[in-house]
Amino acid sequence: MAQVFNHQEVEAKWRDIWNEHPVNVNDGKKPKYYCLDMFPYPSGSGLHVGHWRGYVISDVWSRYKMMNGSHYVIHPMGWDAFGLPAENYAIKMGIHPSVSTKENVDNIREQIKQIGAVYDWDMEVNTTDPAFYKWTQWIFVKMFKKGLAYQKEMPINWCPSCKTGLANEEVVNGKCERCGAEVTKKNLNQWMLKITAYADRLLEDLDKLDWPEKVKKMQTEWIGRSYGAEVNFPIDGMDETITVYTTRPDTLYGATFMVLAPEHPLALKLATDETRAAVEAYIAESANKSNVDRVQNKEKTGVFTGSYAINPLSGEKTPVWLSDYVLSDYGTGAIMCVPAHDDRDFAFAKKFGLPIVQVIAKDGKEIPDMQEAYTEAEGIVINSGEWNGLESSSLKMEAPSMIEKKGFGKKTTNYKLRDWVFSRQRYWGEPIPIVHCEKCGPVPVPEDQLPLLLPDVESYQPTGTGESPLAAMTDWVNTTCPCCGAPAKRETNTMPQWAGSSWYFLRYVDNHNDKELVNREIADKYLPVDMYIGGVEHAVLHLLYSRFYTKFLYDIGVVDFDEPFKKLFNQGMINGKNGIKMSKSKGNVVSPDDLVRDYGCDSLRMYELFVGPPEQDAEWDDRGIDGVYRFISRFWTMVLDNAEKDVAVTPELLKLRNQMVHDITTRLDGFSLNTVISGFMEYNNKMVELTRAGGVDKETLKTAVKLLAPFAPHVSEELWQRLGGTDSVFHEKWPEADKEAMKDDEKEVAVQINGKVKDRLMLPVDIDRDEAVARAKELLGDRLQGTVVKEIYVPGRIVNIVVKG
RNA sequence: GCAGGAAUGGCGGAAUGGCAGACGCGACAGACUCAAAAUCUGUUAUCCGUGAGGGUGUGUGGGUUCAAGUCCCAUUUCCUGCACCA
Repeated sequence: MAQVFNHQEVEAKWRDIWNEHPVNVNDGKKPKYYCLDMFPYPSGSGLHVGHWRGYVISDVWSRYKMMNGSHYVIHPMGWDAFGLPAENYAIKMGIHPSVSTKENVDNIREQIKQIGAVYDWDMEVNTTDPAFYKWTQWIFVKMFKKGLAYQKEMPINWCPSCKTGLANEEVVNGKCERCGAEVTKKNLNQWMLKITAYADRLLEDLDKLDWPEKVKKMQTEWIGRSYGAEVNFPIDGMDETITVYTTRPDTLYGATFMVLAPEHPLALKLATDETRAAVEAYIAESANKSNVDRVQNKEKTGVFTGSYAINPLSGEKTPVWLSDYVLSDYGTGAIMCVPAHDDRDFAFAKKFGLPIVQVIAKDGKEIPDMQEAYTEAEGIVINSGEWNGLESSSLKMEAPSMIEKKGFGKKTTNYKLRDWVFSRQRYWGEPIPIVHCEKCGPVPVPEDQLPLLLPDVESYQPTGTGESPLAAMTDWVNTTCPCCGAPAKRETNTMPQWAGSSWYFLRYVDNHNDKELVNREIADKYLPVDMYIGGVEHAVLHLLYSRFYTKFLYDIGVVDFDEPFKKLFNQGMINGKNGIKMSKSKGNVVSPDDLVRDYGCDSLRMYELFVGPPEQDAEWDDRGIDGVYRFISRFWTMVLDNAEKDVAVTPELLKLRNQMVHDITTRLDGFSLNTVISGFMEYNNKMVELTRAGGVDKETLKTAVKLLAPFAPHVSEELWQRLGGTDSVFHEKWPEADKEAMKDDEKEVAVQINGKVKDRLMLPVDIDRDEAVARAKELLGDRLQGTVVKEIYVPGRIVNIVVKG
């Protein structure tokens, strides 16, 4: 009599054995496979079932890779532990963020261990560890020395609730990505990283990545490269020129007015005595508008400067206006307006009664009374002097060089991507390793003096003034210049949370090295990441920053590759009832702890996958876990019942075994993990049936256990052992399907008349077409009426007789 | 506004153009039990019919095809991303 399945016993036993004898060992000969999770932020609320899902997916994949191809799998875990939540919690509770962070890390590490994953805890990293952030600072110093880190005083995105500056990427719909507060502008002297210097490479190298198209597209749009021309418009009666950027130089003759951003340096200068008051008022009004007002209120506003610019091609005088629909930090902050062929210019022209001149014919014609802009670059050029008659789409391509030749402009490329605002006015982050000296300017802390430790402060309370809490630490701030020795002050801003996460994946493989970020030989051997698994919410933030860092480290010779993550998989989110995101405040967080206790880790692992396609969001429902628990129990009983019987293999069993291997492997390779689980259930149902009929042979049982191992590792190890295995099941080779043995001799074929199923028929798979049709007709008999016009036979599937009358 | 994606039983979901609803949850019935739980067996898209059987069905309307959840056109709703980038 087989033993009753007891998940607690089995799982406890194998946890101990694996601790003693890890299954994923590096013998130095096996090929490596680096399977990485996006490392978690150790928050105080711990893990919920949604976090589990990603970790289960990556563990299943890691274990599969161990068996299939016998890889040594690099599967590490670490902590992205600097940042605001820890700091805010510390302020609230009056404890140091390093204390609460350590507690949270210890707590979540235990929770992660419940997953039963093959994480190599010797590789663990923590971004707040000085031995780690030494290298985060070192990268900054290297960037500074290459001119990629620079200071700039400019109006930046400011979150009034987090009391810190934000990068463009951290502003979502005009709101703070983290807390949702409306972002305002603040003039601050900031450290910037010149990510724009890498714009072309970041864009073009997307081609070599095996990433979801969606993410590549988001990055492409975020970088936002466009081709066009800069054109110079002299100001009538003034020794000034307005340079505009346009992607549509083919419409240059249609430019009937100009618009400058209110922040444009010439804005006030162009005002005349009559317009000065209105211009000043408009500039002041725009300065006070929040991002959200500017973006969401699309009703055009503007003011005429009183000056005119001269169209360099037509010689026409065009009025110059100010309007906040022109962005000061894109292109030149000034545009030529072609209302006939641009929606926004059209709206502006209509509102302020400015002329509209059509320069591209639509369907070969001029539109008599334009009601909306014609924005396609398709058509013959009209009203454009010597350009008349040209095809506008080809003129669009040629115009930039024509303009360049004529000497009033040049060909240009523009990007939506902006440099990265890198300083934060908060405490819990890496100090920026710079010393400000009156004589030498900003001087990096010498590399051999890194890490520059984050000092303890009395208050981490954000000041809100644009100064970091570190500024109050005069002992720490006052230092000497590493260059000339004169008294100097330390930079008091810290780095954003993204700094450590931009390169942590390089450190796992050599995490104790205090001489180098990563040893080059080790890096060459184990990097880059082969598979990266995490949520899609980092599509542009973390994933763009990491690519930038990696390219920089490649350029300075630290690593030999310029893309960090070869393949990316975004798992869907798990939500609470009615698709509501799980959160502590909503009270709908489902903790894995109780489920692990009641059903076992293996059941929860399988259920996490069974809830739906891994890339799709899913609504959590506890009840479904019963289904996988029942499956595991039944599988357990089935295997042990048969194990005692010593059943001889039959062609039928051989077929089942090979079909199972083929089905499971195909689905697993296609990352269709939910149907892998249903596949196991189906094959188990068949084997349970066969157990009653005569039994299942040992080799088939062993094969099933091997296939199940990545999904339910504890149960599989136990069953493997009971089937006579002496070593871990994970040291077995992944089974291969014998294509011949899995073939059916006969298949059930549907017999249709005019596409409607009338009956079914067992037919040999190699039957002749005519014979199959004849057998079908014979079966149909009287039911077949009228004239047969067509006979279709799809082997193994269908016979369709098409009749008429 | 623009760009992507999605829409299938009571629920989660499955279907290389070839028998829609695999697998699971739930529900119902039965077995076991003093009883319940657990377990096991069976039924479970829907309408008509006692039955055999027949009709209808993958958001909506059209089309291609012997055959459409799947391809094409139009349309609605929902989700995601971007949002004055000239």
